[in-house]
Amino acid sequence: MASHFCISHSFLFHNHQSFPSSFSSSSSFSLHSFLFSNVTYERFTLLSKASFHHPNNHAPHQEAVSRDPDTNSSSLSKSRFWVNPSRPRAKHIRTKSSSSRYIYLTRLAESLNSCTPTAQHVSTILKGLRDNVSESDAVFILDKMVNSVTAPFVLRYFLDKIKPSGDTETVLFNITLKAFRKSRDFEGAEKLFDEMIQRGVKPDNITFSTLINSARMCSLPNKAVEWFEKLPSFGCEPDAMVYSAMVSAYAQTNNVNMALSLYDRAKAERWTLDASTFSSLIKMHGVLGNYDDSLKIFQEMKALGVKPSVVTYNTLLGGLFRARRSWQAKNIYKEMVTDGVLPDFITYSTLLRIYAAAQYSDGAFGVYEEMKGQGMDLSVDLYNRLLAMCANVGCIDEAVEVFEDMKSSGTCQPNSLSFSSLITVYSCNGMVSEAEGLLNEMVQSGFQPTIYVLTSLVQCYGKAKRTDDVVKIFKQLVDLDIVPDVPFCCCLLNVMTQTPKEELGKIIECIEKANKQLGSVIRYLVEEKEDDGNFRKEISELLNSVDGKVKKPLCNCLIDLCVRLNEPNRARDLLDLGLTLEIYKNLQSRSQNQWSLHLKKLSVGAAMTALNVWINDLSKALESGEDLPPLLGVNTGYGKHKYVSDKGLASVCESHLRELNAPFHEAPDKAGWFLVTKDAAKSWLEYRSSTESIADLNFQVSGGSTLAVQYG
DNA sequence: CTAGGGTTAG
Repeated sequence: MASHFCISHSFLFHNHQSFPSSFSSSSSFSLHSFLFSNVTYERFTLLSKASFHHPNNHAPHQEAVSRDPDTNSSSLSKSRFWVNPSRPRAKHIRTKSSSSRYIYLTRLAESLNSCTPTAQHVSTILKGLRDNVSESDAVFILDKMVNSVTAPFVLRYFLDKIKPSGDTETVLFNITLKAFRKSRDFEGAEKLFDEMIQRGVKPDNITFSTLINSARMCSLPNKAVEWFEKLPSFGCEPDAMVYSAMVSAYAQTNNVNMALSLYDRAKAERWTLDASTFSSLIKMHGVLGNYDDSLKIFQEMKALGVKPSVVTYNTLLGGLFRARRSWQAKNIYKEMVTDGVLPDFITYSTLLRIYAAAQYSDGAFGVYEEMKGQGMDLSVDLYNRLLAMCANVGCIDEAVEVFEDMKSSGTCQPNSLSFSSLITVYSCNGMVSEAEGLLNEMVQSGFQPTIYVLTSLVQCYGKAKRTDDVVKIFKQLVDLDIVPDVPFCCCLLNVMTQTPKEELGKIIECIEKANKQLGSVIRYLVEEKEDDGNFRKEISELLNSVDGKVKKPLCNCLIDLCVRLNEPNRARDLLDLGLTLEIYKNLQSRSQNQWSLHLKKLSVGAAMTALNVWINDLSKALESGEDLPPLLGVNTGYGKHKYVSDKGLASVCESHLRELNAPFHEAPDKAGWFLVTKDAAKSWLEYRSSTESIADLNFQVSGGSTLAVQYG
């Protein structure tokens, strides 16, 4: 079959799409310059103009191609020399007549793609070819078809005109199937297959791989499997190409066993799988949450000498995002750059999502600048992720800059979430007038305040000790028919820790309206009622009634309030209750070498309460003759959650330890850890119990655990 | 090279 084709035009039979990407992007060879240099290009331009300016512009295509400009020239198949266009000699061999024939056939295909899909219209256009129709002309035109409605008419015309051999019939049907793939018409492709069988034309592996890939591209991977299973019944034995398509199809359906068994077979038979097949496998493991398996495939791929593509790297990064393994992203990106693979929009946006989610602000802003530098437009979602990160880590100036960039981007405008995030930034920093100003702008832009915005404003006014404005916001919430949620209530509780005693009543009234159960608990606390045993029960019921995600923030707020009301024993009871209900887990741990206290994700009040409990437990251990391990440590985390308190948990903990004269020191190599050796701890604990000094919970509870609730 | 290859983030 191949010998029939004019090899000098083998490249012409392909559009750009069907070229391997490495080829079309490489500077050593350009199809475009090959086709459209000098004479060819001028001719093409003239033809385009002629058709464009034709007075009967209702059917310019038909007019432009109605006559074969090269009737006497040989058909494409007749010139029989092999030309490698990447070699300089190629350009001498191109002839004027073959170029114009190419252009003529191209324009014929174009008009076929846009004509009325009837046998009559199709044959009218194809009559321009006269009787001068070769198999290769048919192949060329069919290959250019993108319209799956017209393509079968074109096919039937050629079958009728050429009366080809059985093998050639298969070829022509296969090429026509590609038009269905291009227009994502899988049902049509199946119908064409039926027609093929009815005419007694034998399908081959190319038929099946085209069908399988069509099914995949139409998001019908199950259809791909179905056709793969049908293949033997048509007397075909699948080859490397079919297996390759099927590895991807099985991967797409998350059928790990089948995908991997075909993959193993490919390796055993030494079939070359390309980067995209590997990418499918990498993605399969990634979406199933098995990033390590993704990485294994990636390593195998490199070991087999297959060069990872941008898609491969993007897929890996996607897996990292899903698995929340932000710390590995930088290395993958580095490897990509070292490998000479150019990052694209998806690379950057995935990196940005990873970094923003991990609150790695330097990384996120770095990617942001890189994208801007490359002239890439960020989506609303990406801007919002940046803004949300700013709110979490406390970047004020950067947040304002991102917001302004967004407004002047010309491609997207801030939405409700964008406003909400920046209002949060202002509120957390007590920037009342800025927050109010932005709220106005938000409303003027047509967005209603959301519960998130109102929560932030409560926070903002609470910080500014403007109790009446807090109440005003609560009224607004009620007027907007928004149901107060637990984070909102937590925010009110948090405001209470900053409100002068004489004004507490105003906030409590809001809480009672927002959540009756919580209101009664708060009354209990504030009015310093004696615990008649119902208190613990009531709080248990409250904590059990709320959603799992907000149990800890609520418990944190309640403990903070106890501390603020100078009720350390109640704070302890609540911490104990939190442990019983498994709201707090593994606060203390003991290994042979080290005993530790883990304070991450606790509010300041809860953390200091837990610290005091731990110190007491250490004293008890000593008193009962237990031996201490070589090292004792407190882990506060190096939290970037700036708003958990003004100073951050680490520094509050540090100053509290200093007040207790506890000889802990910040670990130089482990951020967020305060350590003490056995001997130092021992002498301090012994001295402490001898003086019976009971540490005051004399520390400040301020800032907002609310934000940890909203975004934590 | 021959009529067969796409894939990637929320």
